[in-house]
Parts: sequence; C-alpha cells; structure tokens
Amino acid sequence: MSKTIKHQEKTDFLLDKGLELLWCKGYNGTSVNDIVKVADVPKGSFYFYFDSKEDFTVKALDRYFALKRAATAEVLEDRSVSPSQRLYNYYEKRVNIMKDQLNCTWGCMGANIGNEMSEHSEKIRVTIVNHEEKIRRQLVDVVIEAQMDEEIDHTVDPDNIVAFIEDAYKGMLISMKETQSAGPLDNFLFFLKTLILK
Amino acid sequence: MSKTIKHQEKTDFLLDKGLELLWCKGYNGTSVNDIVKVADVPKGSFYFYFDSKEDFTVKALDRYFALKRAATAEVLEDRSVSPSQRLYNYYEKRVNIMKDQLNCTWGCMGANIGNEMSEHSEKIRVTIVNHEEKIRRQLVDVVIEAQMDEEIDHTVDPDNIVAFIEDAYKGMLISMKETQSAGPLDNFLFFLKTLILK
DNA sequence: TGCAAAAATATGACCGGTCGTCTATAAAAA
DNA sequence: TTTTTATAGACGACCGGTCATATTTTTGCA
Repeated sequence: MSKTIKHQEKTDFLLDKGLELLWCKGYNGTSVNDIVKVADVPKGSFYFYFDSKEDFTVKALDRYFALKRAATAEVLEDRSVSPSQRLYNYYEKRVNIMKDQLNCTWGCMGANIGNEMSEHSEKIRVTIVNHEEKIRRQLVDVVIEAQMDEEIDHTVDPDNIVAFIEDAYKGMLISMKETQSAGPLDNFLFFLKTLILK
Repeated sequence: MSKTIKHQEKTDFLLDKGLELLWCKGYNGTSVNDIVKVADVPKGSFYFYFDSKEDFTVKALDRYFALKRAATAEVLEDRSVSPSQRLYNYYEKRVNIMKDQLNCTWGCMGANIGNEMSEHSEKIRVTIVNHEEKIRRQLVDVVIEAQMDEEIDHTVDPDNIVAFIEDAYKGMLISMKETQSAGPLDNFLFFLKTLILK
C-alpha cells in the first residue's frame, strides 16, 4: 500500500477517534493525551500528523460535517417525495439519530464547538461557518421548491426561514442535553410541521 | 457591618468577576487562577469562599439568572402593554442587550455552560434546568394571557410554544457567536413576530 | 473600658498531576 | 548511506486543590 495512503488512513483513524471526544467533551474538555490514548497511538505521533490541537479540531470538524452530510443527503434529494415532506423527513432523520445513536447527550458537534470556540479561534469559527452555510444552501433549494409547489408560504425569504429553522434546531439540542430527554426533539418536529411546513 | 454581610459581599464580588470569565470562556476554558487574578484575590481565598470550582460555577449561575431576571422582569410585567407585545418587548430587550452590552459574542451563560457541562456535572445541569424552568413559567403566564385575548392561537400548548421559542432563541445565539453578527438576532425577532405572535 | 483568648479571614508556597508542544533519536524506505 | 517517517519522552507552564501560618476581627471576662 502506498505510503501516502497509509499516512492518510492513520490520519483519518486519529480523526475518527478524537472527533468523538471533541464532540462529547468539547475543545477545552478534551486533551491531546485523551485523543492519543483512545487511538492507542504514541503522543509524539500526534504532532507528526497534525500541526496542533487547533489544526486537529479543524480537520475533525471537516470530517464531522462530511459524515453528517453523507448520512442525510439522500433524504433531502429523494425526488419521489414532496419538497415539504423532504424537509420534514430530513429533520426527523436528524432527530432520530440524536435519539438512537447519541442517547440525547452529544448534540451537534458543530454547534458545540462553535459555541465554545468561536470567540477564541478564528480558524475553527470560519470552518464551522462555512460548513453550516453549505448545509443551509442545500435546505434553501428545497424550501424554494416547496414554495413553488405552494407548500410553504411564498412571501417568506427562503434563506431567512432556513436560518431560523436551523437555529431552532441548534437551540433545541441544548435543551435536549440539559434535560437529558427527547422532549425537545419532538417539540421541535411538532412546531416545524405546524408552524412552518403547514 | 455584620460579619456575615461582609462575607457575602466578598463572595458576590468574586462571583461577579468570575461569572464574566465563565460566561465568555466556558467552564473548562476558565481556571481558578484566572478568576482570582481578575478579582485580585489570593488563590487560597477562593477555597475559603467556595468548596470547589464546580461549587463556584453553580453559585455564579444562580447569580447570572438573578441578574438576568432583574434586568427583564419589568418588561414582562408591564400591564399597560398587551400580553403579545410584552412577549415581543421581552425578547427585543434581550436581543438589544446582546447587541449593545455583549457585542454579539457571549450569548447566554446558562446555555453556554449547559451545553458544555450538562453531561459532565449533574449539579451544574440541575441548577440550569431549574432556573430555565422558572423563566419559562413566567413566559407561559403571559402566553396564556395572550391566548385569552386571542393574540396567540389558543389551540397551541403554552408550555410547548414557550419551550420552542426559548430553544429558537438559544440556537440563534450560537449562530450569532459563530457569525459574529447581529443578523441572527434580527431574524429571530422577525419570525417570532410573524410566525408566533401574529 | 482594657485585654487576652478565640474565631474568622488572608496568604502564597506547595502538592501531584496534566497541559500542549517540541526535540533528539530510532526505524524504515530509498 | 541518505532521506523520510515515526516515536519516546522531556519540557516548562499550568491545573484544581491543600496547607501551615500570619493577620485581623470578634468575643468573653476583668
């Protein structure tokens, strides 16, 4: 196997392992020692594969958003379903992942790190802003479709309503973590349906 | 001056100083050394007034929510204004505080620490959950009033809609921090008015 | 009121441990 | 042998927390 591929594989392995720690414990709550320990890699190796903890975090975020997109893209692109229903299915899928895989405890890594680090690391902040913008653009396309089909009020600005929904989703995840329950998840889906996608 | 009062005054002084650090840099981003340094107090004194960093954080949260309530209570209780308008004024006030005093950077201390620490400190989690529930109860009363005046759809559950609004507000603050702009604040107010308080 | 005993508060050196990072060197590849 | 890749562990700084001791304030009694 090529050397560069091997190098990339080990890089990704470290990212996968460390990503979970950052997601769960945050930037300042996760140490480089924690990361190399769960990956069973010598401490010195970390700085062979990454410039710094900050650099690692940026790359872990890239990986997180790539995995997130891979897990939900098809729901949004399923043309056999109406645009409005596609939007609902998309959030329902994200909600179910929170319930099933994450036990209502981890929330969204992007929002977690963004909330913790935006003021303190410009590189991390910009990384998250860019990824979230990409997600919103996808959603805006579907909203515009839904408006053409008159499933969503066509007087409302697509960018703004998507930003509002995403913000409501983000905040709901905080309440989910605080209450350690699925209540906020269901409440979000209910008002998404009755208030916006009606 | 009574001994206990003096003791309380110094305690509050430390809380006021440390509260800002926790608010801005988070729990794991703030060290006990940071706190005693900004308060210009010897390290040893910290552990005379507080059991631990966690204990300090719980008391700082108590103080944060007390100050927050003091700053916004009158808007909510102003009977010369319609219930629906009172709700809007309440959030507008909170939004303006974010813009003017906090430069769109700090967000809500409760949400910040709640998001960071809920899974890792039960004491902190419970403290935040209780304070937020108290805030929501206040809001629910006004929503019920608004429903009786038919300013808000009376078929919607007051507890649930308040939870949804508060969640949207929380999440919007994350976006505000990430984008370092007031855009999300205005967007939130717009949809609060057009979607819920119409 | 004067004053010593006692209680409350102040102080910073110090503890073991961990932090993020770097450098000297070993192992592997060329 | 030279160059590249990878590792081990040392580095100084800092972490949350403790401690013996110094200082101040309050108290009880003469």
